[in-house]
Amino acid sequence: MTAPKHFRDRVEIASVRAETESLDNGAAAAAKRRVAGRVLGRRDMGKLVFLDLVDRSGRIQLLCHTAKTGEVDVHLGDIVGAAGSPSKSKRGEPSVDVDAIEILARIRTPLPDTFHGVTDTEARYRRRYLDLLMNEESRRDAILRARMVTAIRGYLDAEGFIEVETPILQPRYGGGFAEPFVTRSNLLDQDLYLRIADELYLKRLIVGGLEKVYELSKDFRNESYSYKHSPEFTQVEWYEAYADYTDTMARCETLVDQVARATIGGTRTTFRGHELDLAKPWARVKFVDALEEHGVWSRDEEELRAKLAGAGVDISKDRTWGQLVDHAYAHFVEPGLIQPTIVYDWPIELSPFARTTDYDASVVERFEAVVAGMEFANAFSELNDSEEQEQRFAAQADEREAGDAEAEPGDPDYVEAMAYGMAPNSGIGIGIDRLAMVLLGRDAIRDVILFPLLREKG
RNA sequence: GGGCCGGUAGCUCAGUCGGUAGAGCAGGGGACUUUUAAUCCCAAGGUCGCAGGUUCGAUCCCUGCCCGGCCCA
Repeated sequence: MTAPKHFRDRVEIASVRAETESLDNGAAAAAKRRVAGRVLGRRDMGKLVFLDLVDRSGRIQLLCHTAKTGEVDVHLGDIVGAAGSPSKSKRGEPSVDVDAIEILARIRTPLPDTFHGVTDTEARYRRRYLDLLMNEESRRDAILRARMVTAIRGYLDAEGFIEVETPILQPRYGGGFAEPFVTRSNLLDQDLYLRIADELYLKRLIVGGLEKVYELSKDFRNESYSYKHSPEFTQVEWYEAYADYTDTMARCETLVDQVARATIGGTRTTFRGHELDLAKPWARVKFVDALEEHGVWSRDEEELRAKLAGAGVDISKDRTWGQLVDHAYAHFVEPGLIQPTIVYDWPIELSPFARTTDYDASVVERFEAVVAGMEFANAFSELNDSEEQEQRFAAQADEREAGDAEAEPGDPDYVEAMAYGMAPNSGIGIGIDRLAMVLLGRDAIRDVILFPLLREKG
């Protein structure tokens, strides 16, 4: 006998469960319902067999009287379909009083311990399917992440943004400070890079007149894992013509506020031991003021070096003023920003794509959004003057020369595009994985990535 | 990259002052008409991460390596 190829007209278990609510203990409704899912519990009384059936929506008990159903040849982990009436057991457990049950897919490898599930971290990452099928919390997280992404799309679509797709394989990489993955095209006989950001292509679309664009993208950075870093991660980036970074601040707050409500029903969450409230508006602090507060701000490289060394920071690997100030920010400021905070107006050295402020040519209109000491968004008033962009790339080349391997490599083709005229615009990148971590209260980025990259098991 | 912790049955874990290992659940066989981590009986299940070393003897002690976690850089 071959296994069935379909089981039609099924309803979700949660809806059948709801139907049982008004029933008395031991009673069954007249209605007939079809449910399907995986058997994760079996209590065999001989002529009466209790099964626990689980689908994406929930769990319900199946009452199988063998007089009606025949022998219940069902093992833990089998995928079955059952037809019967919503009912309550004598003890009041929501159930389906089964008329007929059929095996839709047989389990061949025994299920893990149905009480403890799979708890070994490595096993959960390597065999996520087991984690998902055993652990309701893992299923919930996967579903909520999807709901979060849907809410992000919904917001941007409703605001008139166009979702676009730009290259993952790029002849040049750029738009962030990171080491790329390098690959090779046989056709072109040249090296290609997996994108580290979408920025430069999306802004070409601003030149092209698409005005408001966004992309939900997998980006790749050839670096090690941490609780907030994954070599393969997801961002949403958007760019909006005729807007500056203050407009983008407001959008970022609004989007996160709305997305949180759509995903977890509110703006409060617990993440890494912190009680957080993502409701807008968020705190704002100027980059320079924040560093000054900790006594680690100076425009002079040697003075800054001395201040950091005096504060006990290991600055032996910092070759440039830019690296020093970045280190100072990461060490003294970022970890202390717990509630959502917008850190704005950054040094020009750290921001080759942002326009300068009106009050200081060495400071640019850039902000990062931080929560629980973790950056989750980065935005600018985008530089739209091709000649200035060329100079910024040159300055980055100097940084690179001075020993900063992650400095922007430059992109003449992008400069050429900008020379055709780019509307003033502002853009942002928001870390989807990090936002998911915060909303779901998961402490590690690997807990919100279904199949995190791991070393091959030896 | 550094420090600490871990890897024993399919899963969750125990254990061996160094003498070739146990439990619960799952899987196999059987009993049971209201259970819900059901219960009861029977049988079975292992390269103790890998490789060396010490030893009469190593899963246990030592060294190296592999894989993972946490913290730090």
